[in-house]
Amino acid sequence: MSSNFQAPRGVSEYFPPRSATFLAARDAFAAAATRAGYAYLELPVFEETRLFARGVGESTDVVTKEMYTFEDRGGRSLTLRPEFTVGVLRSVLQHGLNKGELPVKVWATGPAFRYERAQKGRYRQFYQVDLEAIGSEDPAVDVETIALAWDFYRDLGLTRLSLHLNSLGCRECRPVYRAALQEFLRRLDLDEDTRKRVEINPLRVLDDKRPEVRAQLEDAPLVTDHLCGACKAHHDRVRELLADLSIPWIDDPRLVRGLDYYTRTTYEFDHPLLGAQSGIGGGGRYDGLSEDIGGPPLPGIGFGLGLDRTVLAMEAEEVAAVTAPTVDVYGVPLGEEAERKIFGLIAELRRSGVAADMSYDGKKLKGAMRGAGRSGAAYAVILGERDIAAGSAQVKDLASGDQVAVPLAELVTTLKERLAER
RNA sequence: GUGGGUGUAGCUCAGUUGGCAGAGCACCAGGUUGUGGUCCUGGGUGUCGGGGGUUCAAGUCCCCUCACUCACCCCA
Repeated sequence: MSSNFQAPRGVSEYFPPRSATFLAARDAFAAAATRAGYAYLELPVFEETRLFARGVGESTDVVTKEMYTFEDRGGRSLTLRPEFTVGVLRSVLQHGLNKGELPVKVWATGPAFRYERAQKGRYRQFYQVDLEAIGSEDPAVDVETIALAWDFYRDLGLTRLSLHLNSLGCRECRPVYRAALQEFLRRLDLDEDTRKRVEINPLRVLDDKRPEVRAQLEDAPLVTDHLCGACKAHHDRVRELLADLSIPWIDDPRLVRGLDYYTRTTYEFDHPLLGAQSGIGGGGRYDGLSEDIGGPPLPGIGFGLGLDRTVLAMEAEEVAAVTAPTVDVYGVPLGEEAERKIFGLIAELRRSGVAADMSYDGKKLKGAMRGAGRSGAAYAVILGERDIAAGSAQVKDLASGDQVAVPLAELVTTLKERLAER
């Protein structure tokens, strides 16, 4: 037992070698977003509690029982973000980014927090990348976001994803559907919690996984049969454009998402090897959200992708490139004077762009050489008293075992030349 | 919040009807006073999750507790 302290319950954390996979995924996303013209946003991890209550929706589980809410010393009620979209929109509105060219295209990343019981792929502190296009109603923008996520996953080597697609309608047609669905659901044999949900948020009942509930839902009315003309046209266009990009999808009229703000296009990426938490990422359109939080009418679409689940999927598909940091040159000093010289040499190599490391703590040659082998270096630079006296160092090719003496003054250039030739 | 499973070395895990805490990998040291990755030799690095109980004796049996984990719920 190294310490009596443990991480708080239910959090995910990454340390070597898995942390390399996490970083690779996040870096890949940054590149993909940047390539598509999305700018980076660094946001606070907490916001006013009311923002999430209004934005995410008072009736959602996220708001009613999963938020990390606390009071600061000034008596303000603050909440650790349970998701990104609402905070992104708040920031865009606050700083007037929507006053310029539309859509505003931004992305963000970091931890989010929900107080839930942890299980595979679900943690109290979890990590997302988030991307939003705010200020456009064009279905092409919907598809741009989907394609970006899809290509991101594919670039990581994931091949077993499925894309589920639905439309939840708009302010015009959703209430009509909602009423029809409610009427249907009220006639079913359901437990008390679910009956309550029928009244508060009937769409979510469609998502129930319990077989006894599922069986009763077979003849439930579907959103897609109740879309108004505009929503239907939008939805059809999204599907046409997806087909143009050769992105396969599954029409899933039962796909509803847990956050109240979604309108029209909603989608989810599922991975079959993740266990119960198979949703690896999801998003959709939120054309009324800006007004919900007191802003101007401003449509938007975006997604959040779970980095924890992305890492799990990469591991499950065995595409997690777990690479320990490796260097090109490793310094092996023998004695104090040599350590000082090698220390300077390694710093100089790094400054000139060569990845380099060295042995510390006065290790004996054998131990230091072991370090050289583990470091993955192509060359070891060995310096002892005899070498210092001769004004040179031993440069050993660790793959072939060949070793030559190189004058100290020529070390950096010689090493750079040799590395360039490889 | 509700169920099930599991807690023994850094990791993966053995440990019989209760009888001196183990293996593999990893790590460290030596074989080699200045040469790694192979090989040989040696080293256990431990609050058996914690507390209480039964017993001559508890990793093992009983009670409580904590943690982890999977699932429900919910979602990333």
